[in-house]
Amino acid sequence: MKNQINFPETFTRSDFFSGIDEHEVSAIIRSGHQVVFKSGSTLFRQGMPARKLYLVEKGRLKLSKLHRDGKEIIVRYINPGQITAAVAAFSEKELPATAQTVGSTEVIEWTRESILRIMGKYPRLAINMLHAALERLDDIQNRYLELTVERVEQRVARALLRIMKQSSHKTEEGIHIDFRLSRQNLADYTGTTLFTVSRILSDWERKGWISSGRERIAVTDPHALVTLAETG
Amino acid sequence: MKNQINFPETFTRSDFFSGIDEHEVSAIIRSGHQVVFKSGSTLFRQGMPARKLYLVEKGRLKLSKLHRDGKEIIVRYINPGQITAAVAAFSEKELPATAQTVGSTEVIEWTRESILRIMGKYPRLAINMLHAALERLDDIQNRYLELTVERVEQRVARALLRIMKQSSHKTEEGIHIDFRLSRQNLADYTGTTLFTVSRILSDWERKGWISSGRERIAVTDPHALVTLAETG
DNA sequence: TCAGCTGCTTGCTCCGGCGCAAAGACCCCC
DNA sequence: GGGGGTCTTTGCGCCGGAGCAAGCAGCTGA
Repeated sequence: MKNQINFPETFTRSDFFSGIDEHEVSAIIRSGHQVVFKSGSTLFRQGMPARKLYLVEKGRLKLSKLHRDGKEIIVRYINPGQITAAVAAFSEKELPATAQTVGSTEVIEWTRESILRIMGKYPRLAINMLHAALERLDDIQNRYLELTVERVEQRVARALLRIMKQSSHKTEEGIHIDFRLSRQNLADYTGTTLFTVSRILSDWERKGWISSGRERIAVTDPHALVTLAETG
Repeated sequence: MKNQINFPETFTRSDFFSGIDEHEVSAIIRSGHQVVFKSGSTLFRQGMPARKLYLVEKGRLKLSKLHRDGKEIIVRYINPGQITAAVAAFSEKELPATAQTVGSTEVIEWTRESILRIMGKYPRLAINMLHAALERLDDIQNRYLELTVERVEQRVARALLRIMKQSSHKTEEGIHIDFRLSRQNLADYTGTTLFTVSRILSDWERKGWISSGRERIAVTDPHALVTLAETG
């Protein structure tokens, strides 16, 4: 049975290269192509055929979807260590979203041919991609649930905490979001409007929970936000 | 390089067993366990540890998520040929949703050990599961977009068309949904309330677009619904 | 350094759709 | 075949949050 492979008992880590030897990882990376994009670049656009798989090394991607009437939503942010456009592994697929860099960003890209070759050599990669896809499915399903049953303020609190967990650093001012995040961005991410987000943040600032400025947010009282997110 | 496998150039079909020889498929099926559930049975519950992977053969599953405040949403329906609880392949995971049968339903279930064994033998299965996960990701992301930018009536039209495409048959009355589908179900699926769905369906019935009764809907003018879904 | 662009704030108005209540329809089972 | 439970309809009132307008603030680049 020449196609047989022994997988370990379980898979627990979620990283793209989980379960693959370090020197093999570097071989895989060398089979891709490293590219640096400046802030605001578009890596791919919704509706275009998917040709490449991307792994973010530094920086961040904003994955957004456009509705026919022009309204935009943010599907998620792709942080270092995460992949996107996995659908490129399958032919004749359109990209479901648009990816733009937020801040200067380094990625590694692989063509479909490379992906198929390395997946053939390391079947574990398909497992890792499956794991990542299931995690995102869980994430968006939870947000879908929140969108239907929770109030806007609660969703904004959750969103800010989520982003804070993934991309922030402590300063004397509080926990600072690592990238430029406008009121409009938060609105697009939580399914509301710029005006409503602005009113909510102003209110929180008055209460001393956050400190913010133009495209900049620092959380000074995360506990207050957690309480709001949990109890409504 | 004993672990090397040659994958074909591309993967186009989405079925769980796509790309696997027929007699090997029957071996895989024999390694699982066939179970018949009567209508309304609960296969698994949100929050429980994931232990088994399910493939629906006949009937249908309703995947739902419960919010802490008691409100429920329908994530999706799982139709024949589709799998669910793929997360069972990974240890220490909680199930993100609850699955209940809608009508008498036959499934095949595999334990984690079986899944790992057959995925080791047929790496193509991981690819197929990845494909399925990416399709669902696309589906829920589209619905997430719709939920934020579209009106309720438009979303109900889309939902009804979606369900119609997957599970309906023609009768002299129109295109009949194959299973019991209440106003409440449609509300849970579209992120609105029983009352609003009832008002919308009454309106459509007056216009002659549908014909409906208790837990029963038949579409008599699909084109009208498509127009509504497309143009808002 | 200042102009201009882009993002942010806030008052006001309006409305889609939620929630309740009460009655009606339908189905199933005893 | 009738009673009870469940699903559905519809009137009414209310309100969260969308949308608009007008002005303000802060960054950036020439």
